[in-house]
Amino acid sequence: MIRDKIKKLLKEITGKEAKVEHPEDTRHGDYSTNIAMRTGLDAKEIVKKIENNPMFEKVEVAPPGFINFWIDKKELERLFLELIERGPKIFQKKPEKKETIVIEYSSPNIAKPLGVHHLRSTIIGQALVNILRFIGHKVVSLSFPGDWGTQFGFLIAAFKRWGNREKLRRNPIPEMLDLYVRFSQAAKKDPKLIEEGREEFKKLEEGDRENRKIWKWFLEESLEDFNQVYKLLGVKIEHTIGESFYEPELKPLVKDALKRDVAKRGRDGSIVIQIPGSPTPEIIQKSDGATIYTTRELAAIRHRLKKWRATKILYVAANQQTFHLKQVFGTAQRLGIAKLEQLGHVKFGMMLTSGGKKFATREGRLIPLKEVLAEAIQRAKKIVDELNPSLPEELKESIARDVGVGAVKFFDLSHNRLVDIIFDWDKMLNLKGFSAPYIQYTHARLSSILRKAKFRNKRNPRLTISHPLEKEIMVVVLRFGEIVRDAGETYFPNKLANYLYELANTLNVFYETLPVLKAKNKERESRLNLVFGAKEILKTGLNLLGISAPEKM
RNA sequence: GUCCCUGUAGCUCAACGGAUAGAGCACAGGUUUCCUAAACCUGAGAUAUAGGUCCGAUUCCUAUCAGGGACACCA
Repeated sequence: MIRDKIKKLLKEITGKEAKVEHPEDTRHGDYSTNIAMRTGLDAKEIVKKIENNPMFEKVEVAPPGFINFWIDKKELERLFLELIERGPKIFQKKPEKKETIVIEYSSPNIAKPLGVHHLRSTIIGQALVNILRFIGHKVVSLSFPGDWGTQFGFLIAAFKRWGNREKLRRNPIPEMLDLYVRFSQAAKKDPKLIEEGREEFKKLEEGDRENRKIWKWFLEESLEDFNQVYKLLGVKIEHTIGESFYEPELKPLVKDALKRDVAKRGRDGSIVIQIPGSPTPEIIQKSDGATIYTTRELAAIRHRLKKWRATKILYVAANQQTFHLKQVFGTAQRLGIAKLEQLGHVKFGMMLTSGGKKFATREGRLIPLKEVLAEAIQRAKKIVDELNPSLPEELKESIARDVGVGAVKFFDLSHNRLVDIIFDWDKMLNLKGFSAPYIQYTHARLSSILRKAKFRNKRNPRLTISHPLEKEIMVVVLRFGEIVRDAGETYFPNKLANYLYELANTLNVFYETLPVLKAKNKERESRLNLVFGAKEILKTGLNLLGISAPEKM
């Protein structure tokens, strides 16, 4: 795209890799570079070699040494026409190095509802899946639910003590959660319960029929519940492979590690691995002989790399997991399962309660995602009813779903993923300003204009710039490719979210200022084409974030 | 104690080592005989502190302070 062309040009002239950016202030051109200041080269000399290039309308040196580029109108028109004719796929350039990336995200725990604290991994993960695919990588989307481990012993013990089959059948998730919470609280007073729980897990691992049956039942109910939420969220996870899947591989894995002398048996019977560069060894088998989460993760890494011939595995997981994942990665390397550079942690900050506290199941401060989405949809519905009462009920409901769910997702995706975000109903369900509905609304307005014009994407579209705002839109729209690439390469979907807002904002000013349908001849045709191209980009961008773009709202 | 993330306007957040630090919400005011006012325009308002590196620091480094999190038989 344009930025790449400028980079290439500068490389030819200076022999150096240039940083080319789009300045916020339009007076500094469409693109600019600081290469002269960084390399100590003479900016004027560089400009001399570029200024006659037909790609630019103007190239100037600005103090303290920036080189600013104004793209030629003809060049913009040409590129924009290409977008109109061939669609957003013109931005899908082949990556320099094509990767096969397994992305693990969402990964909820069985027997608990999907809560708002799962939102981040699910939403960010899905957005990254979409974006990385768009920029040309092969992506395998995967969830690794917590369907195994001592917690299941606790749950089974609780079920055997207090469980009621009928109640659980009617209302599975809340009942399971209730059992879990009750058990944790009781165990605080009576530590013997912990022992009982461990015992039940041990039995489960050894294949006890009753425990297996209970486990399987809980598992199925949970997955069913997750799928409902995923469907509503528009999240498509190709593979759900839980921890339990790796159970048969664990003992051999441990045995092999011992045989190769990578792992050592401690005096208490636990089996540990020393990690180079880490003071903390990693346990891969507990002293009671039971396996542990880490072991299952190691088996999972091995399996994924082999099954999909993956070059990389990304974990979209909270910042809290940093230490743990670092340990797992180190262990995997030590065992020769994977290279360190193949394993990446895409970390994100926490979702905190309005009091700045952590969401935790045990204290019962958990807000089910279902409730959040239901509330969002309801709020959106109220607004559609007010603003567009004449639309058919079914359409209004569908708009409310797109807008409500979109708002929740955008709230998350518009944040730099590293910061902690405070859960706030009003902010999260914001339906105006810097939000999904604002962008969706812009898309709907553009759609409406095209509808009224009976616009059809013709074979030889024509386009002439006659107003600065038109040029601005073209420059912004044509930046789409580089933005998506940046967002994908750095794993920061908020870069795309910010961009879409900027584009929508520019478009709002455009159609407030310039008539489209009432414009004459060439101008009308140009503007319709402009609207069409911009609409395609808004839609594509929203979809990459996993947000729908309704035609009307 | 060690390690990870964060500290920007009243609130919630942007900013790729660059140019006059951008938005949204809230607040004050304005725009509708004109393609959807979920919009547009105007106004006021901010880089935790102290050093350092650099032509240039919100950004990098060091220290301090503040918030969140993690530190082997939970996941």
